[in-house]
Amino acid sequence: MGRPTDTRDRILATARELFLEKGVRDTSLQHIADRLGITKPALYYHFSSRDDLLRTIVTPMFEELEAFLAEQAGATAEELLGAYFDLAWRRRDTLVMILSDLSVLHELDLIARMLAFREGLTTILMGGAPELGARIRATVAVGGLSDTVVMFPREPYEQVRQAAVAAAIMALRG
Amino acid sequence: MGRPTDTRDRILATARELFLEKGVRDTSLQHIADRLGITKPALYYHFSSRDDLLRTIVTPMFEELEAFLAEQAGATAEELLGAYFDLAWRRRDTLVMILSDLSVLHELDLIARMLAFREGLTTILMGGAPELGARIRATVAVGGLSDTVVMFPREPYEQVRQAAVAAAIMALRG
DNA sequence: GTCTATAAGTTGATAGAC
DNA sequence: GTCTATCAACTTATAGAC
Repeated sequence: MGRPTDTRDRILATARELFLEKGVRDTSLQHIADRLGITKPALYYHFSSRDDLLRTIVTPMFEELEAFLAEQAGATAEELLGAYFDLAWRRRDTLVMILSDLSVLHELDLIARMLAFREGLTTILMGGAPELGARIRATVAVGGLSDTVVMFPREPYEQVRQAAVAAAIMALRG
Repeated sequence: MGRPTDTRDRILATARELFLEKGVRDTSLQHIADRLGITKPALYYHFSSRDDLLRTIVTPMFEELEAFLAEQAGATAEELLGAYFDLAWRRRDTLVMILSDLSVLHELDLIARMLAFREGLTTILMGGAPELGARIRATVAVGGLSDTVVMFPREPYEQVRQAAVAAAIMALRG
């Protein structure tokens, strides 16, 4: 891993910036180096590969999602959806990065982890192993919630949260 | 444009296949040619560029979406969401292709067209120019509906449709 | 219509000097 | 820690023979 250098942090910040602006796949190490005013090999001193850099940026959200699942075992649907909205809102930059190009997940072998989270959330939301109808309603609720975070990132947090969580809860009831 | 050749159709079928299997960005003309047992230059006889090929596959869905919007001007929310689900379900291969890699839209300059459709649908759904809360509820409904089509493409149409549309309608009411 | 051969560019990554 | 120089692999695309 290695201690956080100054340069290392600047690389991470610039990478996040470009991944968000132009998309992960359309951002090469060359672009990142150019914007930083350094050269490509300098990047390799701080990160062992492009994968390593990307993983460093993306994985914290997954760790947070999994910790979140572990905590909320006994919560109501309303508390659960509210807490999920808050996490998604806080990590919305990463969420946009991923939802704008889901093949990033495949590139980093993170698909199973994402599906496991979704399934875990659904299971807690509906209780036990739900039948198809319940899983579909949960998909509308969770998928819809995520979409609002991506579509209204500049609108006031309170307003988005109130309307989005209310809609998700209604969808869940079907 | 040109009349549909036999080879041209086989190229389109194989391209659709690979775009869906491996993703649009991870499918090169080489891959398509290899699976078809022809060479890359042969592709260029039938399509003027990779863009042309991709566009030929993707744009029919947009034309259908826009025709759909024009027809449903006076429909109820329930009819509208049901008809949208049917269209998305019928075109789910294209929808998966696009939602798996939204940068495809950017590549083909189709983002504005997609947003215009979403806005048009929202406007009809809510009537007039809706305030933020209503737009958020419509986003949960339409985004959630789209997600179910992507997540449950092999489940029975009737069951998915019934549960998904019901959930979307509830979300819309908020 | 389809081929061989090739151009011209980009990418991630490494060797080795300073 | 950062540089110059370079590599091998891949991409879209074209010229020209058959």
